[in-house]
Amino acid sequence: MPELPEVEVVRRGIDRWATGRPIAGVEVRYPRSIRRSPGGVAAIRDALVGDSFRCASRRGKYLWLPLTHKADLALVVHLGMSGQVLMQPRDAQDEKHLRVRIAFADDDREMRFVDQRTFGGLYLDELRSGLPTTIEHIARDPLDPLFDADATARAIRRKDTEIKRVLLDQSVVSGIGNIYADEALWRAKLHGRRPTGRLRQPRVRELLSHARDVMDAALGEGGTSFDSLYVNVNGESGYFDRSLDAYGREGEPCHRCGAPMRREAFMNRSSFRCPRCQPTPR
DNA sequence: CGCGCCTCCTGTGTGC
DNA sequence: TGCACACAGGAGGCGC
Repeated sequence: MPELPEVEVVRRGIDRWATGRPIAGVEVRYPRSIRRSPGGVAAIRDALVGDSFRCASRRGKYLWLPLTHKADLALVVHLGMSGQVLMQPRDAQDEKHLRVRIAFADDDREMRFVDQRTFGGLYLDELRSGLPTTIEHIARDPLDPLFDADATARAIRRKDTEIKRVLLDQSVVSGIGNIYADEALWRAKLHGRRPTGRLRQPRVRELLSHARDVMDAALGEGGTSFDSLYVNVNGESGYFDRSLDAYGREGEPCHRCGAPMRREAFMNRSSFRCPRCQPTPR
């Protein structure tokens, strides 16, 4: 489940291997994967073929690849639940869930978008002040140099809801998904259902620091290599088993106090917490 | 207006 | 053995 660290690894891979190369062709194997792209595959082809990706940018879980010559256009990439971007030799066998293929004129490895559950996709978008118009509502993420922790903490406290909901609200702070939300809450010793308005500003700042730290640590471990299978949908990536303190640890001892970790339904998904370190709010 | 639930999607695991 | 169903969850959309 790609959250910020996984997406950043993909960004670096694209930046390293796919930018500056003349694009020769686009093949869409599964139209649903470009459903958000105005004009469909024809418009993508018109824009991309003959141009090149200038760089790979990211905000939260969104990637975008601005074009070199059409400077106001970018290809936006969202991995959704199960998306992968792979650089593969042209003659490598198609992946089972290969959705889109982008070939380069220099003929050295093509870029493939592979996505089992098809929540992700690729689409063309216009840039406004360097940002795709469709992600203007996405807030800066905690690893962004311009991330304003004070302002974000204030925005969080203004919300009339529970703390985990806000951590997952990409318009308040981006890049955090279910896994890193649980990890940050565990580090901060906070229950996800704590009402935001009842948390003091320094507590919220602390929580945001933990979110940044845990994502930074995951990024440091880097997942596996970019050119083979990066994150498989079964969660078998490099760092998963090693460094998680909360997510997926139902029944296992809390790494801090030893109490058996609990799993609870929350927002139609699972939340994991320590019943002793993160007690239920009254 | 803002909060929160529903839905989309498919492979895997589990229980009967 | 095979079927049915729960589960994984990012995020847009919509109802209240």
